[in-house]
Amino acid sequence: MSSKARIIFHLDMNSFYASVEQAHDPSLKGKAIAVAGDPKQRRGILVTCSYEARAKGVYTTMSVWEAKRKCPELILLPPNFERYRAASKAMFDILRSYTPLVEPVSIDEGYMDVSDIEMGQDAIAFAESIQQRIVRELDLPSSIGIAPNKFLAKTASNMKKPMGITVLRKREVAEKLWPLPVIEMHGVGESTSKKFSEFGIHTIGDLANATPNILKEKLGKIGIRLSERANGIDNRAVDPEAVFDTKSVGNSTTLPYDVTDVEEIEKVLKLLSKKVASRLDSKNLAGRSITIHIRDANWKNKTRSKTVTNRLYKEKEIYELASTLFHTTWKDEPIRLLGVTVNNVYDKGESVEQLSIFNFEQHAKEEPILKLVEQLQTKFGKDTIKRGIKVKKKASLESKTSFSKDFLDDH
DNA sequence: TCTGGGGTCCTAGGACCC
DNA sequence: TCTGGGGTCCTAGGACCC
Repeated sequence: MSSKARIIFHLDMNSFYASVEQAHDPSLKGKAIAVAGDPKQRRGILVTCSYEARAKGVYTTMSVWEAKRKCPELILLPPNFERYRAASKAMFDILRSYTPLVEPVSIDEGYMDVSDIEMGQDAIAFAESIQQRIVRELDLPSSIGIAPNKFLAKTASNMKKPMGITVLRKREVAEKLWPLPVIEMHGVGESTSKKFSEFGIHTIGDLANATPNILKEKLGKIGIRLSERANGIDNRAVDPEAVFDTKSVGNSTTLPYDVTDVEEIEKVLKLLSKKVASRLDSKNLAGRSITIHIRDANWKNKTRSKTVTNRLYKEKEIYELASTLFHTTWKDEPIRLLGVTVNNVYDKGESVEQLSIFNFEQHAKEEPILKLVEQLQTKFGKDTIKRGIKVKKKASLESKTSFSKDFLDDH
């Protein structure tokens, strides 16, 4: 299986939100600026900051209070997500003008598979022309990593900022990656690196040369995967469709102070449910389950979830479930954060027919089906009728699958 | 330095089925 | 009455990323 080596670009916008603000208001250029939440709402952390601010020891996730202390002239801006989304779309449109094989990863970064592009020049010059075009048309800086796979491209784009272009070949992995501390690796955080150090893995090289069986035993699937990456192996394809594959939609908020008042909590749950419902609606999504998230004053997190038979997208239903879940677990402790998420979401589609089948259990509660169910249960036992319902549910899912397949074929 | 808000993926145990 | 192994779904929690 010796297919042609791939050429993958990873493009990463440099301090994206801050750069968008500077492009929007050029008088901010060359100054220490940061985008941050409202400090009075105790959401005072920096979301991004300019390189000028970084030079003063300011960094992302630092509290506003601390940042101001380090850099008194720091200009603070409230986030303007609409502006960032617009800039992001324009950036991805530029990337897609070269190839449809563009996979957005987040608002400010994405992969391109450029293996089949006739560059008429080398890959570095090609990357440079993309980078320059983003500067010319959007006035925004970026870094590009060039490599034979996603992991190496991502690692490469991180090596030179701002406005870097870095090639990372597989044969350079031992020389350039292995000496680095293992926590530098994408996918390794504080917790995993601590675990690693317990059995003598400190550098990426240590990881690359560790026995796979031991990694599997200590870290499961993740251990194996990280070991492959440390050896420069990553076969994941660039998937332009991945971005449409939403799995959950949620909203959460840190409260202005730790709350114990039920009415206040209900108000927040209602507001969060409303936001979630409206976002589901704008994406035409519905979900099968709901999760609430509670964080107490000591940062202890609790989640409670429930899977339901009917499709979940209405504000009222989301709120009622959220509220019920909340009260099954809350014991009067002060609350710092509340969150509501709808999971297992899928495209709502349009078929009314499917809805009625999917809601079979719901309908079964009503007359006269209830009577029928009771009769069948006394006759054949509880399990029989349960199984009957399950078969029906499966059938509806299959018809849903074939529906979406046809839909794809037609377009 | 007391630490936002949006997500994804993985694990582990229990229920239930075949 | 005691016994097995494989599979899926659900729930709670944790790690990680931007």
